[in-house]
Amino acid sequence: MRPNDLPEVRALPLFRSMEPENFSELMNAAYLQRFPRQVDLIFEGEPADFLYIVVEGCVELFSRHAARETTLAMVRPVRSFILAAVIRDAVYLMSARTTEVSRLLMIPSENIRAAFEKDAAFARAIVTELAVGFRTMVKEYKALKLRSGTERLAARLLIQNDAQGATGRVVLPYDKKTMASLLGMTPENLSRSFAALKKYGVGVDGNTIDITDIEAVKRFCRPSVLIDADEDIF
Amino acid sequence: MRPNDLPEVRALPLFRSMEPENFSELMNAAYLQRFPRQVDLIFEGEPADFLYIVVEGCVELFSRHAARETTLAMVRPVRSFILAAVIRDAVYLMSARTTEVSRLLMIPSENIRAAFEKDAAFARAIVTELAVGFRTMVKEYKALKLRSGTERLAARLLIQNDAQGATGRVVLPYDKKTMASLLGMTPENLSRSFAALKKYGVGVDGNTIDITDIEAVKRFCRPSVLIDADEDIF
DNA sequence: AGCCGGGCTTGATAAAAATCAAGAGGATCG
DNA sequence: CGATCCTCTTGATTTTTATCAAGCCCGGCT
Repeated sequence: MRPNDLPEVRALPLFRSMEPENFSELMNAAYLQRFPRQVDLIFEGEPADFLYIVVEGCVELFSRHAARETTLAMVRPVRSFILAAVIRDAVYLMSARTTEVSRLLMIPSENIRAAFEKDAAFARAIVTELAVGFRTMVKEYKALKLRSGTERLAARLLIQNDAQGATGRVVLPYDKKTMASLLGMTPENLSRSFAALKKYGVGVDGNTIDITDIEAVKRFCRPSVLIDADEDIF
Repeated sequence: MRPNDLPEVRALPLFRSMEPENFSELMNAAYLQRFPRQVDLIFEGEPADFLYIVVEGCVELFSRHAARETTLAMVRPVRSFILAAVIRDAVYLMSARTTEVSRLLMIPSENIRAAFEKDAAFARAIVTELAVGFRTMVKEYKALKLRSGTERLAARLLIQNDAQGATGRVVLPYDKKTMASLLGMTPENLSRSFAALKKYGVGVDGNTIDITDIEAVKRFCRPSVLIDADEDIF
């Protein structure tokens, strides 16, 4: 583990308020590993041996069932994934693979659970992380049940627009195939959804999107903090 | 609060291992209240003032967005709901209403959070509850993205069958309108889905369902512990 | 340069789901 | 008892989404 990565991991909400000695202990048990792109990290159904933290790169969480596959989430630095499986000492519910060259911190599950028992501040942080994760999941679920594909796309564009400075110009963070799967549609329909948003002032050029009439897009997809807002983890 | 309800609440995984004095303190701050059926309990968007526990009856968690409404979960005794909002001191993401005459235990959020700080066993129980909730949500989300409506119905029938003693005869726990909303489809399509399952040996008579060929239904919907299994909370 | 191959789009068609409409059967209530 | 409401089902139709097929464009490679 490079010394300059440590502060970043330490700064994570999950670890920030841990006792220093407990944190070092955890880090001593951890591995920092480099992975090429498109490497399968975990398979759903396997026991949760490690908690993963994306230090650099990007990880896709996905699931397969009967010849179908869907992307459940994309994880960017610096965030952890599959905490719930580790805590429960259960089987992973999602598979994971890198989509770029990535560096991942892997902390053995037993060490996480031991630290959880020992360190009250860490336990609190885990509670927060899980509550946030749960609420994020509820929002995704609501979006899928309450909005059409095109509406989900529009809402996501508005979120990205805010995240990227509200300039009206958005650069898509993933390729369109991944976007489509994340939004619960086929790549073909993502194209058609973009085409359908043209009449609300949405222009597409490669992976940069221009939104000329934010209000029109809002009227179309009716963004709501009860579906769209990111949970503030702090 | 009736004295004979207390042991049941105390037996909940959430409260089971709490310190006795912390538990009594929590219960002293709590209200046990009777509600008629079809009473709105909470609205999504409101601050989370109480943690609710269904002592008797049944509560529907649902959400509305732009003229659409969907059922997110049904809560039966004895279980809590909206823990994540309470923990995060945030706004409810789901609305709730009784579907039967119900008795609900309402514990003020501040007391929950105070007990969480004070009682390590309670904190651990909350972590488990949240992790279970998260994983349950992930499964619902996966089911919606990876299966067709008819497949979701078939899978749910198999779960109910197991829960009701694996006799091949299932009594639906809710009316079909609610089942449809829970499964993410219209009541009309639920009817048609039942009709479509006839060729796999599924017979419908009112709210009792007979499954003559379990294996055929399994071949059709491919049940999986990674989507269908209930999380064991113990 | 020429030749793939992948990512994306577009069109045609099929499948899945929603909507609209009507009616049967049951429960409730005056 | 009849009137009415509600749930559920079924049929017809529309809308939405997926699938199949083809082609474009661009980047990488030989």
